[in-house]
Formats: sequence, C-alpha cells, structure tokens
Amino acid sequence: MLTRTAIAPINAKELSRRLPRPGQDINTIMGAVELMGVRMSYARNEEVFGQGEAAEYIYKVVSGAVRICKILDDGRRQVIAFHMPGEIFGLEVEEDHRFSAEAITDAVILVVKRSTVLALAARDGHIANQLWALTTQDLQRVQNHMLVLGCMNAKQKVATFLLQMAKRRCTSDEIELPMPRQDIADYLGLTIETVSRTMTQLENAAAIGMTTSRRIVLRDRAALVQLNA
Amino acid sequence: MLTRTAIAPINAKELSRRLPRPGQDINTIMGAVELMGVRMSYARNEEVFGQGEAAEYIYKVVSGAVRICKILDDGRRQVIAFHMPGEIFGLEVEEDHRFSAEAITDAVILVVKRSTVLALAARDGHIANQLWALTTQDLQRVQNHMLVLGCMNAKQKVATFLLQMAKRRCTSDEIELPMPRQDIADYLGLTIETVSRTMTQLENAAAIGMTTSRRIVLRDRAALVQLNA
DNA sequence: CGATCGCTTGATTCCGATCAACAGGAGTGG
DNA sequence: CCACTCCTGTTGATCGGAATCAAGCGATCG
Repeated sequence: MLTRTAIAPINAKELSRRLPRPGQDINTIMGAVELMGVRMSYARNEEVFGQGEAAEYIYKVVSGAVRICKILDDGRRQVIAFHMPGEIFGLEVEEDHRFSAEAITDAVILVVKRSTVLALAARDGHIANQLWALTTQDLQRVQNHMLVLGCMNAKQKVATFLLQMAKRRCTSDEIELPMPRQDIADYLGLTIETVSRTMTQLENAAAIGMTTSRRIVLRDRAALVQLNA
Repeated sequence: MLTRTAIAPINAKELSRRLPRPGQDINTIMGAVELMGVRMSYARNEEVFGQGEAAEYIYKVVSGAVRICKILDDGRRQVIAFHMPGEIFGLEVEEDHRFSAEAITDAVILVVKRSTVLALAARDGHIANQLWALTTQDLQRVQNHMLVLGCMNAKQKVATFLLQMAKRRCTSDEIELPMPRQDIADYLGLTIETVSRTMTQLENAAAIGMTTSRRIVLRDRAALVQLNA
C-alpha cells in the first residue's frame, strides 16, 4: 500500500527562535530547506510528483533514493536521474514538472514550497546564485550522461554507472544499489537482461563482486575506469 | 585557413549615448549582449573555445551555426548541442569550459565578457533570473535529447532531429542543414552511414525530400511525428 | 504451499556498426 | 581547359552486440 505521511511540520514563525545549527544556515538553500522543510514519508514506488503536475514544491532527499523519469507514449521509459540523500530535486523554472519523480525505496523527503524559496532568492542574490548553481549541477550531470548514452557500449555504461554510484555514496568500494535492474537499464538505455549479463561478465572478469544482486564490491577499479578510456 | 576577425568592437562609453533599439534593451541578457557584444568572425570548423579553457566570455550566434561537443579519450565524439542564430552559448557557472565549441559554417558571433554579464546580474535580479532561465533552457534541451539517445532507434532519431531543426529554423517545411552528416551522427549517437541510409529510407517512404544532401523538405510531417509515438 | 517478484541465463533475431567501394562536386594547379 | 585531389555523401556486404523471446531460480509474502 502506498502511504505518504507528514512527519514533522515546522511552524514558520518558530524558525527565527531556533538557534542556527551546522548545515542549517538560512542563507543557503540547503540550510533553508533543512529549516523550513516538512518531512514527508514515501513508500517504495510511490510517486512524489508526476509529469505535467504544477511544480509547487522543491524536495531534498533525507533518506532513501528517488528516480526522475519520463514515460514515452509507447511505454518506453527513460530514467533521467537518480537522487541520493542530501540532494535537492524537483526544482523547475517553469510552472510544471516535465518529468515524474518516484521513491525507489521507502524514503523520507524534505518538502518546501517553491514560492518560498523563490521569494528568498528574490531578496538574496546569494540564494538566487545557489538556485542557478543547482540547475547548473543538474545540467552537468545530464550532459555527462549524454556521453554515456551516445558513445558507450553496454560494458562501459555499466562500469561507468557503478563508479558513479560509488563516488556519490562515498562508501569506499562497497555499494548498496537502492534501485532494481530495470531502473538501471532504463537509465543506461539498455535492457534488463543486458544489464544483468554485463554485471555477471564484470564479476567473472573479477572487476566486481556481488554479495547479493544489490550489494556490489568494486574489486578492480582500474579495470572499470579503463573501460571508458 | 582559419581566420578570426573582430568586425565592430563597440566602445562601452558610447553605449549610454545609443538610442534603445528593438531587442537591445540593457535590462535583458539578449539586449545587453547585442549592445555590448563584439562581433567576431569565425571560419568554418574554427574553434570558438576549447575543452578546459577558461570561460572568459559568453557568446551569441548572429549568423552561421555552432556545435558544442566533447571528444573522448579514444577519439569518439559526442555533439552535445547545436546553436543557431539568436541563441546564446558558452555560459558557465564554473571557471572552465567543459566542452568545446566550433563554427559549423563561417559564422559571425557576438562576444561579451562573462565578468561583465555577471556584474550586471549581481546588480539586477532580473538579469540573474534570465541567466538562470538560459541554463534551464539548456537543461531542458539536453534532457529531451536524453530521451532520443536512450529510447529511440535510428529512424526515430533522424525524424526527431529533422522536426527539431524545422521547428528552430521556423522555415515552414524546407530546411537547410548547416552541418555535415558526421555532426548529425555524433549528435544522435549513430554512424554517418546509418544517418545517410536512414535519410534515404525516409525519402523513399515519401516522408521527406532531398533537393541536395543539405536541403531537406518535410513532405509528410505526420509520418515523421508518428515515428516517435 | 502456491504465487509473485526480481534476477539470471540461454537461444535466436535483428538493427546498426564496420569495412569497403564509389559517385559527385569544389577547389587547385598545370 | 582538363586532370587531379580532397571532401562529403551514398550504397553494398558482412559482422557483431544488444534486443527479444523464453525459461528457470531463489526469495519473499500472503
């Protein structure tokens, strides 16, 4: 069953009384979201927002993971991006969301009114700059992903993906993939079978180890890096 | 031979004396670039800026066309975007260009100091907003292109590309492609042969007509649109 | 316990890449 | 002017990687 629950709504008037805590600086987007955000809980596979919906809020992942995706008319799906804890998503300049966002696992997400953030940005050039920087970061990620989609073969795609995940999770060489194979496939422009086969190949080549299908150990980073050389 | 020539540098002090003309409002990015920009001339295939170079300027295409691309270590190339007359490119938040830009045809390009524009943005929230909007527009284009690269087959890719070009050039149903087949191929994640073959197929299917290899007539838009359904 | 779900593996097909040749201009120089 | 080369684009033949179709396996759950 899908459940969405507000956990700890914060009274706006209470904000000024709060002492600043690390990472909760009202002069940064991240801090502002922490301070003003309402914690919401989403079940696995629950939609956070849908294609075409009004972009009323912006979001920050507290725990769990989120996928941004687009379903084409014929049912094919492209996963545009994954978002991990600490990352902001759903920021739009226009009024509507162009993609949908879904919780990959059960997730806790901070939700803030977009209008509130835009009002902050209008008063404070630094905040406005940070919004721009967030968009730029998204742009860079997507541009990098274009190289993956346009230039790489299956093995290179999967290797790049695993390295990317390891980097973002900062957990040295052991990664816990929150998403199923189908999400990885739709992210990399492959089929689920090809993703599965390729990971088996990488395991047989001793480049990675798989404790379970979701727990991956990077055994030979050099080999993985060399693939996208 | 590659030539780069400044055509009509504009004295900054002279700006205030100029009467505002249509599209030359100092309160818009576009207008500011028109007013402050130095017209530069680039020869076909000349580099406007290179990967890793300092992002000192931002650019607006006056005439001709520009490709933004990335060369991978092994020589493969991904064309990230094409820029047509009227469009701004080369805007970066960070200090360096992550991609290179090259003139596809002989081109005239307005060049403005990035620092000048950023200074304008710091004083004027509207300008800052427009910078953000420009980045957002790039982001949306690239996100759309991800769907092309990740989900479509060759025929769909080429059809989508042609429709896109027709839309941007606003020349009803006849388009003059400024770029060679190789650029299209690297943009769509295909080979030059596949692009060529696919266009021939579309011609045989009476979906398009080719006066020359660069002049395309869209004969059956419905058929083209239906391909990416 | 059967049922469903996520993943893997096998067999076969097919689309696009690759290798190769050629055609039509455009520009160059004798 | 023609012969030449260079460049771009087209076409053909073949190959290979990923998609597709199909089956099976282990885990979780009602």
